Amino acid sequence: MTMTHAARLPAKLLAWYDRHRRTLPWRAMPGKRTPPYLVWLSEIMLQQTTVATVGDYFHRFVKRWPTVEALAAAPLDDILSAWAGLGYYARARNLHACARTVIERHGGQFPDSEADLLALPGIGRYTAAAIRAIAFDQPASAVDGNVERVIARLYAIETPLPDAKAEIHARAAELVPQQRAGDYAQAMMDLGATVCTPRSPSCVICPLMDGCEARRRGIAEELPRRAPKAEKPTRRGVAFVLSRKDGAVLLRKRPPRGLLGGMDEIPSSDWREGELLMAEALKQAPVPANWKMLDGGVRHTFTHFHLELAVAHAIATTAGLAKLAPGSAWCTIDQLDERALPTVMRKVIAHAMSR
DNA sequence: CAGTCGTGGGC
DNA sequence: TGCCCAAGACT
Repeated sequence: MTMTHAARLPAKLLAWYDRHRRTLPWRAMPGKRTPPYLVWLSEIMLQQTTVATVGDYFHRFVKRWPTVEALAAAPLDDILSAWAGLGYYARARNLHACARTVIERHGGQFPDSEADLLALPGIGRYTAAAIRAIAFDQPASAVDGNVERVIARLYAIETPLPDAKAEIHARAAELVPQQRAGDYAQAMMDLGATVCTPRSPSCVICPLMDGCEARRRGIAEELPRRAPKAEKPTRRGVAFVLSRKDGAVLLRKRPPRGLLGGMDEIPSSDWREGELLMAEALKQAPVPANWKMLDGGVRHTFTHFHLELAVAHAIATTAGLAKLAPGSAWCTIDQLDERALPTVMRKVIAHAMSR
């Protein structure tokens, strides 16, 4: 790409944005800024998550917790249950911790410096830059997956990710304009989300087509290249659905960190690679009962492994009731919606209910 | 620093 | 159907 194109690129992109700007729940009217609290909340939710998925969660959170003060005052359990289904639950834990830190350390006002933002839990390089640009209109370079793709194509960077990150970030930073930095950041992401898409990019309608080296070479759709990913192993286990006569099921709380940390779950055996050893798994039932295996099972894929859960079911007896472990509790059917149940556990419950 | 950490939609 | 990947952060 020539210097001439690079110099004109921000103006072209902003002109395109003014014509094609999308209305999003967290996006202010043209010329207005979204309050830092809403920028932060939306950016945390949008980490590795699509706009369509985030929408309803964002509305529910803002309605229930309109300010960072309100969010900071909420119990973590309430935030986890409201986050249930959105995934990456460390985000919800960090959201809670960050809100409390903003109250305690910054008097309830979000900081606008890179160092102060990076010191907050859940805010990394991208999110700090996005908050500075969108909430404070500072010329910070916010590079997410969309922007990586746009830049890799503009400059035809053929080095596979993640090795190309340094070069991409350097190129991206050079382009950030001093004026309308917030609009520019959102325009770059919008362009990546709607025009410069991973597959079948719409180069013919792209406002940056004249300056795009990948398009000139005919390799836009091949970029960015990525290093091959490791194969996902499969883990297997048995989930134990214990029902009471009124239909309530037994739930327990997972450990506070790690996979599905702090969330509720249907008790289960260990999830181990290799064949399911049924005799071993059944020893890990939460209570002694007349466990019966249900037909079929539940399959679920996490970021780095597949999970296959067989499902055992039993009706609780008075004897069993006396032996509940601490951290376990009954949950009636109508209360399930309010619990911090991750999707995989909702699948298990649905499977048991359908049998 | 490579591994960990969810889920849903698109193709 | 299985694989891709999405407005990444943390350890």
